[in-house]
Amino acid sequence: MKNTAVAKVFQDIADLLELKGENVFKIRAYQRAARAIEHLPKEIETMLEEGEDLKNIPGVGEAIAKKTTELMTTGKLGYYENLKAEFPEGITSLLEIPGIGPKTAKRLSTELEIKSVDGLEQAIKDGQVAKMFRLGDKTADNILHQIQALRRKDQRIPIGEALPMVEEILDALHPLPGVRNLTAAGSLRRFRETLGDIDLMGTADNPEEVINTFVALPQIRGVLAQGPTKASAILPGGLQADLRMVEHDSFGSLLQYFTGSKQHNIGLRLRGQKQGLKLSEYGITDLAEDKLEKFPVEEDFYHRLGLQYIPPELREAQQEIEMAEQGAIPRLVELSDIKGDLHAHTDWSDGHESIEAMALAAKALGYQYLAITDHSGGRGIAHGLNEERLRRQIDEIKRLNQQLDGIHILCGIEVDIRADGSLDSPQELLADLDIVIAAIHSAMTQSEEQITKRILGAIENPNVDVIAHPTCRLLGEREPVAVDLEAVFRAAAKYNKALEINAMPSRLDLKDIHAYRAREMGVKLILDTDAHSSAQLSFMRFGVGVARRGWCQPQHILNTRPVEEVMALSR
DNA sequence: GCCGTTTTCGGCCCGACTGTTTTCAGTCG
Repeated sequence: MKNTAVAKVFQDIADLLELKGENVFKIRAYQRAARAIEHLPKEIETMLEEGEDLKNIPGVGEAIAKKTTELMTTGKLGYYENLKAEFPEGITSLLEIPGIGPKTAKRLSTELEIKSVDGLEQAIKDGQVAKMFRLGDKTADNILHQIQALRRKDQRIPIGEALPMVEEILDALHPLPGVRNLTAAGSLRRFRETLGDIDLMGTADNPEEVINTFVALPQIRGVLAQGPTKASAILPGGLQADLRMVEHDSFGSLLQYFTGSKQHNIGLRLRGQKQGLKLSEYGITDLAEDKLEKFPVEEDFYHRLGLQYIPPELREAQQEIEMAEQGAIPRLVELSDIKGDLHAHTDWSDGHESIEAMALAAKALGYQYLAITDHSGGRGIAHGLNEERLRRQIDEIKRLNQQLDGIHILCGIEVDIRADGSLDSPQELLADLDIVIAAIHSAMTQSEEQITKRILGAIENPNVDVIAHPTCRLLGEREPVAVDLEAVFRAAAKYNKALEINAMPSRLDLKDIHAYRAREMGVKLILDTDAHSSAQLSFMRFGVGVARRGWCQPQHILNTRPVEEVMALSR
């Protein structure tokens, strides 16, 4: 059983305990454990195999460790099954409606025998809900609106779609006179791969003017609420964006608060308590003196707590506070560290531009090198290069390298790992290239055993340097293939092969927790865009975001090194 | 149920809003 499934069980337990009216701290303990397990870089399966104590997971103690073990070994959890049996089926679905918490859900279920969202909708329309004690017309109406909004609402939006929209907005507001700070907060600032909504924050001499300009921007599809310092609007795609203009002298603590994550902030506040400090979005209160200290700058907020500054990407309650306490937050990789892109396509296969155009674009980004890695000849991939065409491409690249200054083009290929595990280009040909990237593009429904075997075979092949997009997922479109990543990481470390963090925003593959685990296991990583046009070379920043969330430093990323070192290491 | 610079018991983040009722419970971020 995978971590995501285990986390789901504990989250369900927390929901059911809420309905039951259990001790809130017990509920919180299950929620915390569920979150910790969901974001764990290492599979629990692996931990158990290695004899590691599950109690090492923060938030997991004696009882939850025991339950996890039962779940892993038997595939079932008696405690969970019993709990589920106590409630009518479907009652937890009511909790997904904003505005309905456990108390209301339980009352709806017992007093009106409502078992589903549809049932609730009917009950509201029949006027039954408004008649309940402590509820009323307004509450019933609100719930109905929330149900309808829930049905309309798209799923979480990939960061690749949201970030450009947000940047357009910020670019439009920045030039306004008197704007002093303006930035995204929330999960966008933490660089999560998908976003539920957008939080923007700023300070200005005339906040109302900024708000007015914001809601009047052409990309705003609708305005939900607007006041002198705050507005909520709808962006294309249904994404909600909140802009909050705040007092300048509290900007640091407010930005910190609204950046989250929630768990990170809870961790900080717990720590503050022990120091006799009360933390809130308005600043830090020394309880002994009952005096509020404000923070215009976020860094100072962390320093006041005796902590190193923690970059937003690390604020996910993954031991970052403990590390900051010890001054052990590493210098994370930055976009400016990247010296080249090692995965790009041209019009020789399914890309849209010439080798030269791509090379010049890479040079304009300040890169020293660009690897051209068009698809191999195999079936199913548009215009893959057979041996003869690849030889001609190599000649073309040699010619361009003589002609072009300031950018070195590497000859490469993205070779397909066929369903039977063989590579679809001859070995002698691969041996002549500067870089060989291998990837799966077909037979993605094979068993975990088969897929893993295919990838391990490629890793063991002496001509292969990199495995591209190892899980083949497409965000919101295609689930990752079934693959034993732990085995892949082990093999990559053993054979000194690199794994790709594919920066294309629809892929982000490896993802953050995979990058974390791979790095931990000593695997070399590469940040690649898989660009099919020169504009897509700028996707690199999404890969940098993933790498930072995986606590990667420059030395963990192969393409932060100059071309000579890349060539040496890839052999 | 978890956890420990207030350590094996007794705590557990903080503030705001809404709708209801008339002082606050429930919910959210």
